[in-house]
This record gives sequence, structure tokens and C-alpha cells, in this order.
Amino acid sequence: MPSGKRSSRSDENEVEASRPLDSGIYEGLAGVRLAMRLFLSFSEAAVSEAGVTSQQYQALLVIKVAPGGQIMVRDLADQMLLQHHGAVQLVDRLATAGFAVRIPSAEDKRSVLIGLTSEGEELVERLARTHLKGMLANERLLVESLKRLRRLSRLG
Amino acid sequence: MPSGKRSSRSDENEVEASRPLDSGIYEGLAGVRLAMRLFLSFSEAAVSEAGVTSQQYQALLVIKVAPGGQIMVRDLADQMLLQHHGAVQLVDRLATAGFAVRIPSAEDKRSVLIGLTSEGEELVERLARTHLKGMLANERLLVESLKRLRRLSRLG
DNA sequence: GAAAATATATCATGCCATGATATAAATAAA
DNA sequence: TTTATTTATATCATGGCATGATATATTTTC
Repeated sequence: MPSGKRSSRSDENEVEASRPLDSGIYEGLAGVRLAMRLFLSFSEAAVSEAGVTSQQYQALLVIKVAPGGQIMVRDLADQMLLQHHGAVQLVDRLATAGFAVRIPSAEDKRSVLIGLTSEGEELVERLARTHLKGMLANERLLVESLKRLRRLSRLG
Repeated sequence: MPSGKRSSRSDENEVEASRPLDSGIYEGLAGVRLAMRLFLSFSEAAVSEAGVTSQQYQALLVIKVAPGGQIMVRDLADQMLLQHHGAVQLVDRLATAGFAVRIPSAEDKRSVLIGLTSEGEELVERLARTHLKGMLANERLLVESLKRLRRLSRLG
């Protein structure tokens, strides 16, 4: 891990295009991604054991948190940074699995509200319960790798 | 965002199975995932513009960082938390795209070393350069959501 | 030399995510 | 009111991602 302050009076937060990158940058960038995967790995294991994927679990969480426990496909997509049709398919799979249901909206006949079935409710609660501690086990590493990245960016 | 300290003399770090979960937990769990997606979203955009996916870029980073700039499929898989055959396919796609090459190992005839082509080298350097600042823009949010999760876990 | 472990690879399968496109309903404009 | 636009949902085709099951060749161990 080479460090050593540079003479750099230059831009501070700028990465110069000419100078070769500090090799620590590559390690930092790779490290953050690894840390994120590690952070999520506990979750993925727990979740897949329960028969859903990470994305599906996140969708269940978003639905659970939505006001009234129901959410439009459009809003689900927004809150998961998906395209609408990505969310459609996600809901398809959740509905097929019996964790979510489509409820046609009365007010706006275009809209469909997504809600949790009792199985969905039960699942998301059970998973949330067992999740916290397991995920936090790798949280420190993630925070550290983020800090490291920030430090590297200051070096330019 | 309900908070309000509980009377909890109980376990501190334990989530009781009986009491309904603080609804903030669901929001915290959903929030971390959203923050991670946001954190990566800059990267995904930059990367896909360059014609590779997030995973492929990460693989390029891992190869770049490996001693000698070469890595065995097995080790690539380990460092990306993949199965070997997942890594095989990833390398297939990188090789097809012209960013990586397979080099049969001389010592161990079972092994194949993966290296970057000059296009791969050029790509990973260019991406790394433009990445840091963009990703760090959402870093604060991610760290905050992690802290929040930790706080919630202490509430039990 | 036989058995076990290691390294890579292929096949089939299913989820994830996008682009392109379509349909129906609500809203705005003419 | 008719037309045009926007909004919400959905389908189809495509390709990357990731796993389980399985196969082959090489190395190592006994």
C-alpha cells in the first residue's frame, strides 16, 4: 500500500489525466465492491434459504414500508431504481410465489396497487428479524473501505 | 421515523422474537439497500457507457490488482465471491469483448491465467480515473444509512 | 498405480435488467 | 368535444448474472 504525500499543490480533489494513477486506487475501488458483496452475502444466504432473491426481499421491504402497506408499480420501480417493466417482472415473480398481490385501484383505473399476502408479511418480518446482526458483522469493513476510498480521492 | 427509547432492560443486542419489530427497522433495511444502489448507480452508468457491466469492470479491477497483472480463474472467483463457473463465464464475456485473455499456465497445465489486453488496461485505467468523485458523491448517504442500521440494532 | 483433490469448462435453468413496443386510462389542449 | 399528450401497466425479445449438475484433465496423496 504505497502512500506518501504528493507535492501536489494542484487541484486537491482533481485526478490529473497525465500522471499514472496510484495503484492503491485500483485496490480501493475493488475493495469497496468486495466489501459490499460481503456485506450483502449474509443477507443473500438467509434470503435464498427462504426461497426468495435479494431483489425480491428488497421489494417486500419497500412494499412493507409503503403507506398503507400498498404501493403502485411505478413507485416501487422508483424506490428500487428500476425501470417500470423491471418492477413489473419482479412483482410477477413475487405474485407467482404467493408473497404479493395485485389490487386494481378504484380511483385510477390505470393503477395497480401491490400489497403483501400474509405469507409475504410473515416472510419479511421473519427475515428482518434475523438480518440485522448478520449484516452488521461486515458493516465495519464496508465503512472502512469507503473511508479508504475517500482518502484516496483526496490524494488525487 | 418513530424512535423513542424503549424501557428495554433486555438483551441489548438481541431482537426479541415476541415483540413486533420497530417499523424503523424495515425502513433502515430498505434504506441501506437503496443507498448501495445509489452509490453504485454512478458507476453503472459510467461503466455501461464504456460497454461493460459492473461485474465485468470489477473483474478488470481484480485482474489489474493481481500480482503480475494475471490471475487464475479460481482466484478471480474467490475474490469476487463467485463460483468458479460463474467466473468462467465472466471471463468468456471479457475475452469475447477483447478486454481479457486466457494464458495457459506453463507450470500447472490445469491452470489458466487471465490477463488484461491493452484495451482492457486502457479501459480500467480510464474508468478508475473518472470513478472516484462520482461514487463518493453518494458515499455520505451510504455511511449514514449504515450508522442508522447499527443504531436500530442496538435498540432491539 | 489407484484414489482424492484441484482447475477449468459445458449445459440447463432462472432471475435481473434493458430496449422496443403496445394498450388503456387520465389529463391537457384545440 | 375531439384530439393529443402524458401516465400506468404490461408483453416480447435479448443478454448478463449466478447456480446446480456434470464432465475432463492434471496434480497430489497414499
